[in-house]
Amino acid sequence: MPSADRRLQPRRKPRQVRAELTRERILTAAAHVFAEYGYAAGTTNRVAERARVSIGSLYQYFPNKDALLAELLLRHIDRGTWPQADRLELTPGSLEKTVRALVRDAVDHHRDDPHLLRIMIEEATISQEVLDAIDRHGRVRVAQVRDLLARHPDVHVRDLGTAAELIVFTVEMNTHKLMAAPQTIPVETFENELVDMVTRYLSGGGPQQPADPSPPGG
Amino acid sequence: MPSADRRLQPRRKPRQVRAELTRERILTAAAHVFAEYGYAAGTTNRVAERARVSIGSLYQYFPNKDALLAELLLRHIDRGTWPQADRLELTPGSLEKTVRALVRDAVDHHRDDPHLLRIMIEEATISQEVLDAIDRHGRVRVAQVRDLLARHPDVHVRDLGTAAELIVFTVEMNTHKLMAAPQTIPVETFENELVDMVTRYLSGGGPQQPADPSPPGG
DNA sequence: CAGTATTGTGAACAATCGCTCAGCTCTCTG
DNA sequence: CAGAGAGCTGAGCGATTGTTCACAATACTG
Repeated sequence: MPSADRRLQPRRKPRQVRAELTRERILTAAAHVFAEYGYAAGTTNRVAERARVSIGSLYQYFPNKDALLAELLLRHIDRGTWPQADRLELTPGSLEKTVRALVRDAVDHHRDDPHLLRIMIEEATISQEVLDAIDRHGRVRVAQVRDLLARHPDVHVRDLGTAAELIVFTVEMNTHKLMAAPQTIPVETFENELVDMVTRYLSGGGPQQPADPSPPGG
Repeated sequence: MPSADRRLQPRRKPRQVRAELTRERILTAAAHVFAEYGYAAGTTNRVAERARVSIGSLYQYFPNKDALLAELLLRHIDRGTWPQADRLELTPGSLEKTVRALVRDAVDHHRDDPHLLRIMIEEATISQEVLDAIDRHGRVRVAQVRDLLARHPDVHVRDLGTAAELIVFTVEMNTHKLMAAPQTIPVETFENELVDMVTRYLSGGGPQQPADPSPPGG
């Protein structure tokens, strides 16, 4: 990257441990405040107050409000990206286990930020730099899943790319719903059904129908 | 409901057609402004400006900003709820058509409000009255789909309730994504894949597996 | 057409926002 | 312990927000 956005650079870099600690406290507070109030109502004063730091200190390490959000999102993204992709078994009959691992991974990824990521993306004016990072992250994730599907013997779908995009989004959204609001239905039941849906979808095309009597186009 | 929220009642009711028209213009403008700017940045002045009405007029018919959002959401909800549920054919082999009708219905329901509903629910502080209506709407929709699945001969799932909740949410979210952002993948392709996933899920349990060698509970 | 109720106007207010800056406290160095 | 620089404070600035209110414009009534 040739040049980072100037408006995301801090006034001064921390040189003592004390400062580094303050910076971290501010960031943690921002995560909580944004998650609780949303971005617009999550004011910088509230963030400073929660961090038990004066508003001036906040603006020593973050040039503006958007910079707080930018760093939070970038951290969240960098932490993800599915490190255990290689350790999954890709033997016949293991598809359900593989899918379940995908779902569990999504759960882990969502646990620390109940609303954050989603709210922020919808609400705030995010710098192009961060938007690109998010987009890149999504693409990488879809590509990973696509490769996984391609290597798995039980997967039979028309188009791997579309299938990967569909299930990544579906798993992510359902997981988000699962984590955000306590449901009437038990979590395990819902997870089982989600796993079933994806598994049946991916393996369902196996014995291909020889002819389609009436194509759905209309 | 014994008593509506006082803070959602207008100052005065319109008695001339002129006033009714103004009220409608304000509401339409609010829908567009909120959808474009989000709730926080969609200021009342912007709404009044777009409606070609002074800010004072706005506050004659809506006691505050939240009342605008409340009425928009309630209208959106009352308009929905799937009127064509009875006209679907429930003969063997028609499951894909039924699912596709579900998806198409979701598309229609989302067409007029590109972001509105989703953004609003996440962002704003919504009165309990409106939250209840939204909740009620979701429950009705899930119940309708559950009944539909129950009556369809090709549907074989463990739990109809969970399945209905899962597919309603999944279809709704994927449709929203489909409408909101122009994809790299063609819309038809994505729709076909979504229909396939749900169809295979619902019919996949048909020839029940006699025994499950390793239950997934962990 | 005069009189009255209804509707529409927009400058201005109080509250709150993101953010600054002059000056304080703390830590490091010798 | 004294000087210097790094870290921290918080009252307050300008801008913007949701909202009000005194008044003008318009529509109904007799």
